[in-house]
Order: sequence, then C-alpha cells, then structure tokens
Amino acid sequence: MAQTARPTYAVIAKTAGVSEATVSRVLNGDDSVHPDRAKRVQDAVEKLGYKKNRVASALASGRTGLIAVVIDDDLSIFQDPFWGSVTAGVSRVLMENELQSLLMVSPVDSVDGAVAHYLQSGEVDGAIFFALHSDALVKRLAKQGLPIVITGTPPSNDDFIFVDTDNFGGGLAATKHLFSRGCQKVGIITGDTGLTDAKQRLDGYHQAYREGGHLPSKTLVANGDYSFESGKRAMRQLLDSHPGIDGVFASNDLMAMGAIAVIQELGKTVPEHIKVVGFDDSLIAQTARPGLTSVRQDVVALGEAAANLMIAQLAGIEVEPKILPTELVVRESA
Amino acid sequence: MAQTARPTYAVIAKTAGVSEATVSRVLNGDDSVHPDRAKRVQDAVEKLGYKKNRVASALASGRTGLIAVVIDDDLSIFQDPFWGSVTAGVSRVLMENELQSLLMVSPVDSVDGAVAHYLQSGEVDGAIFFALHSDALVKRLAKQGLPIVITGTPPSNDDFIFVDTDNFGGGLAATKHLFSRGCQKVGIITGDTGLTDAKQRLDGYHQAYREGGHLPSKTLVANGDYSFESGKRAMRQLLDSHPGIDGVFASNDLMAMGAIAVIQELGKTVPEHIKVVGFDDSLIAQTARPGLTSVRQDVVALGEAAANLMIAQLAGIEVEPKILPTELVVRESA
DNA sequence: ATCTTTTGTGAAAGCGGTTTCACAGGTCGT
DNA sequence: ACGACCTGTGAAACCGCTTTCACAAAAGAT
Repeated sequence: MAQTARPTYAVIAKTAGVSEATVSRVLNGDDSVHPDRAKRVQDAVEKLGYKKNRVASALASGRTGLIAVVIDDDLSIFQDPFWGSVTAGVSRVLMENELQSLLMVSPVDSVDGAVAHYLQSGEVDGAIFFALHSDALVKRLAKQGLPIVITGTPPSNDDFIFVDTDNFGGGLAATKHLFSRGCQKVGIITGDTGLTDAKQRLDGYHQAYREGGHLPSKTLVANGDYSFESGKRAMRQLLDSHPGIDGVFASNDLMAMGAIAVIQELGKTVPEHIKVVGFDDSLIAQTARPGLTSVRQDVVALGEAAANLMIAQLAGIEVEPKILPTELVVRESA
Repeated sequence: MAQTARPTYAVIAKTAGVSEATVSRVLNGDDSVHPDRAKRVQDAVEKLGYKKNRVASALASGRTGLIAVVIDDDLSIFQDPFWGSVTAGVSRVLMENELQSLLMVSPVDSVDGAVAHYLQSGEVDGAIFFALHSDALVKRLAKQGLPIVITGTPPSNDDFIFVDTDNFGGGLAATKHLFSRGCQKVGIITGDTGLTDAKQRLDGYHQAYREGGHLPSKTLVANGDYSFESGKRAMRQLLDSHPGIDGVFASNDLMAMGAIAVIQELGKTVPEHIKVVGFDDSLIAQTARPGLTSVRQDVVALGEAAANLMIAQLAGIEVEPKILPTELVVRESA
C-alpha cells in the first residue's frame, strides 16, 4: 500500500522535455518517434527507474495482459499432480510473452457464479479452461468475443480451440502392446467415461481389439474414476468375471497401482500372471516396483501448447485445435 | 475484445435517478446511503446486468484485488505435486475472499527481473512466495510496504510472515518411530540442506538421537536432493558405510522410494531387513507396495493458511508465522 | 426559536496511462 | 515557386470508477 510514490508519465515527460503522448509512444514501441527524442525518453525512464502502472495502462487500452486459468475445483485437483504441471507450463509461456496467469480454482457449481462474473468483468484478455465438464459458460464467453482455449477435448465439439493429449492413440498403443506381449484377454479400467479423455482412451482400447482381431467382451470393461480405490474395485470386478484375464490397461497410473495391489493380494504377480499398463507416466509409474509400463503424456507441453494457442489468438492468428502425441514407456509391468 | 458494450456507472446512475457517487457507495457497501435509494440502485444493477469493471476500480482505488503467487521455476515444480496442491489451497481461499491469485512461475535467476518488475508495478495487493532460496527480493518488497507471506520457512529469519509444516517435529517423529520399532542404526537421507525444510527435518532426526540416547554417526547422514535418483544414490552410500543399517528416514517419499528400490535390488526386504519412513504422505506413499510409512503434511491446508495470513494482513490485522502439525501415517514399510 | 450537529447527496477532481486529432515544418513533384 | 504529402509531435479527451469536499436538509441541543 504505502509504496514509495513512483514516477508517472508527467515526470518522465518533463525530464525528457517531451509530451506524455510521446512517452507513451516510446514505451509502446511506436516507431514514429524521432530516435533522438526516443533516446531522451528512454534515458529518463532509466534514470528515474520508471515502471509503467499496468492498471492504468489496462484501463486506457482495454488490454489487461491477464489470462484466466480456470480449474474446476473438485477434490482431484488437490491430489492429482497433473494440473499443477499443466498450469506451470501455461504460466511459464505466458510470462515469456508478457502475460500473466490468473488462477481460478473454483467449485464446479459456481462456474456460473464467481468465475463467470469475473471473466465478464473485463479483467482478462482471455481464458484457458481445464477439464471441462460442461461448456455452457464457455459458449457464452466465446459469444462475447473472449478468446478461449480449452485443455482437454471439450464435451460437445463446438469448434472451440483446444489442446489435448492423443488419448485415443495412447489407449490404442497401450492395448496393442499388451497383445504383442502375448496377452489374450485384455481388460480395461476406464476413468469416468463422462470425461472425454476417459472415453477416448476406451475407444483406443476398442480399436486395438478390432485391429488385432481379438474377441472383445463387455465384461472386460470396468469403470473407475481415476482414483486408487476405484482401480482396486475395478480390478476385483474384472477378476471376478474373468479369472483368466492376463492383461489390463488402466486409464491412469493411479488405478493401475490399485489394480496391481489387488492382483498381488490374490497371490498373483505382475507381469507374470497379469500384465498391466497405466497412463500418464507419472512419478508413481516411475517409482513403482515393478516399474509401471505407462503411456506418457507430456503435461508441461500440454500447458505450453495451450498458452501458445492463446497467444496466437490474441495476435489475431487463426488457430486450430492441437493434439499432442503420446509415447509408450515400457517398464517391468508389461 | 469485442465484448458487447457493458453499462457503466453513468447508466446505472441515470436509471436509478441518483449520482454516480451514490452508485459507487452502494456497490462498495457504504452504509451511509438511504435504504430507498440503495434499493433503486440495486434494482438498476440487477436490471441491466451490471458488472463492475475491476480495472477501472483498481485504478481509482489503488486496490487490484490481485495477490501474486510466486514460485521459483526450477524443474521440480513440474514434477512435484506438492506445489500444485498448495497453490490450489491458496487460490480457493483467496477466491472466497474476493481476491484473485496471479500465478508467477519464474526462473530463479530472473527473480530480480520480470517478477520483481511486476510486483513493483502496483498491480498486486500482496505476494505469497513459495520455497524461497534467497530473500533479497522479498526484503526489498517488504520495505516498500507490500504485504508478504512466505510458504516454507525463510532462510534468514527477518520477521517475515510465513507458514510452514512442522518439519522438525516430523523428522523427530519419523526417527523416533524407527527406534521404537527396534531399529538400532537409523540413517537419514536429507534433501538439499540449503533448503530450510530439509535442514529442519535433519535437525529433528538429530534430536531423536539425542532423546533416545542412541549413538549418532556422521556417516549415517547422506545427502539427496528430493529426487528419486538421489534417494538411490544416498541409499547406496549408506549401505556402503553401514552394511548393518536397519532403519532409514528419507526426507521425502520420492527418495524413500529410491531407497527401497536399492534395498530390494540388493536382495534385502523392507521392512524386515531395513525399515523406511518417508515424508509428505504423497500418493506415492499411499500406492506403494509395501505401503510407505510417511510423515503427512497437509499441503492444501498449508496453502489455505498462507492465504488466510495474507487476508489478515490486508485487513490490517497483526499476524504471526504459523507452523502446521504433521502426523505420522504408519504403513508396512516401518 | 436559534444555533450546532448529524446525515445524505452530488459535483468534480482525480487515478495514470492511451489514442485521436489537428497542426507545424519539411519534402516532393512539376 | 506553389500546392500536395509526409512526419513527428503535443493538446486534450477519454477509459470507468473512487473519493474528497461542499452543501442542503433533517435532527438535536439549549
């Protein structure tokens, strides 16, 4: 609050012997100023340690330099390292481009409240949404002309700009890998299939069955919700209906760990009896014993891509949704 | 950009038949306005779907409602789920108090550049720093009157306001637990002891030796850097100098996992031959097999506490640093 | 009934930049 | 040498809200 009074344009203008308009031009890179005078302004800025007041600047120009990063606040945020990494990627790229990220962790049910309010208060130049459950709000904002990028494939594909991991390809690769390891009965533990990514991973799994000419079975599909416990539950269910199951693709590492825990509790071993592949290639996969074979997605890159799409949009460049490739990291579990 | 023109005070004032000053009073909860006129204003606001322009408001009032959350951008940010959770906690509490979090993930070496620049541009009402390596910048900002909260104990204790986990107590509890389990030679794998938290966990370890009357040894202390690989290296080192080591306190779960990996590679088992305790009680500890006994710290609460200290400061309330308790979660590894 | 005090309100001056617009002076073309 | 064009520049309006200040009306004091 009690910031020592900082100089304003008025002061710079006076010391440089020019008008405030000229100061503004110089500081905004307008090249129509004579080099000599520009130099004078820059010297004054230097000498007085001037720092532009971004709030005033924002008010006058209509550009705040702020990008909202909106994350649905269900509890998973607090546990899942995923979003932290994506956010870090976003933030870093934005900063490199003189933009700031406004982090909004907000309860789902208030997405129509506080967040909406904010995004419409003219305080941000754009918004990046994470893991969209519903896109009603996004639609409204887009209609109002707010640049938007969605991380993760949006539920209804209304030509939003989004970035996502190639979930389909990842699911396909994971499942094919299990077949190639000799598995005959490969099950899947899905995430909440209301989420697009979980759905796509499942689709990839199905595709692998089609391509491999194996016989799919509905009871080889067990639903989880990306949590450790749900992975355990789903694995028990799979073992129940298919005692002879010899491969499992879990839609994330956490559930894969749950599955392995159950398998081992029953005295079976991984990968000898049952092979397991996870998704994310998180720290968990890397540190688990046996090491968990997993589909790597580059979450930081995901964030960076989102930020770059935003920047392009702000620059008025036409952009298209972007899908990032995955890579299967083979370890001991399959 | 092309936001549909939103109403301003001028419009509200006209429809309500009052002056702009009155509109401002009503919208800022000034109770000196006659209820009837206040009602008229509120009706107008309602009717026109008015949303205050926060930028203009910030310029005029000097309060932006923005709190910077500054995170040193070394790579760990992108891997460690820790900071994501803390940040989420911060953001949530701030939002509940009508404040927004400005996330700044910035390279360490530029803490004197971009970030400093920003924090001094009058755009934020306060700053919350994570994992401070050096506090030169913080000192300067504090001197300028910017409210500051530090998450983690600052290196030089210059009566900054901070929140931290009870690292000392955690290290003490972990080590005592190992002794109570019958361990005689308990080693420690530290984090980078240049970091206060790593140092404090080590101090706790030493204290346990003192209290237990056991014989400490310098070679039972191996330095890591919180990474999985460093945990492996440190464990090898410990086994090298103390083949008979029967207990290890690793200063975080990741290194604990590294240690366990090495122990198992050598054909020994956990907890039979060597007992291991980690720190964080992260997902890794919960999903590992054997389950990792670990010192739980509530990271979300840490973020929330930081936010609350900031809010208190903004309200002009005198606040004190806050230390959050830890809890030992006992699983199979020790 | 007269003289303070309150209470409620609006006019107007900022907050610190950006941007439009008009204009002086120099450059060209013919 | 004269009108048509650029270039570079400053005055001033403006962005939308906050806050001071003066003042009228109502309430309280004597």
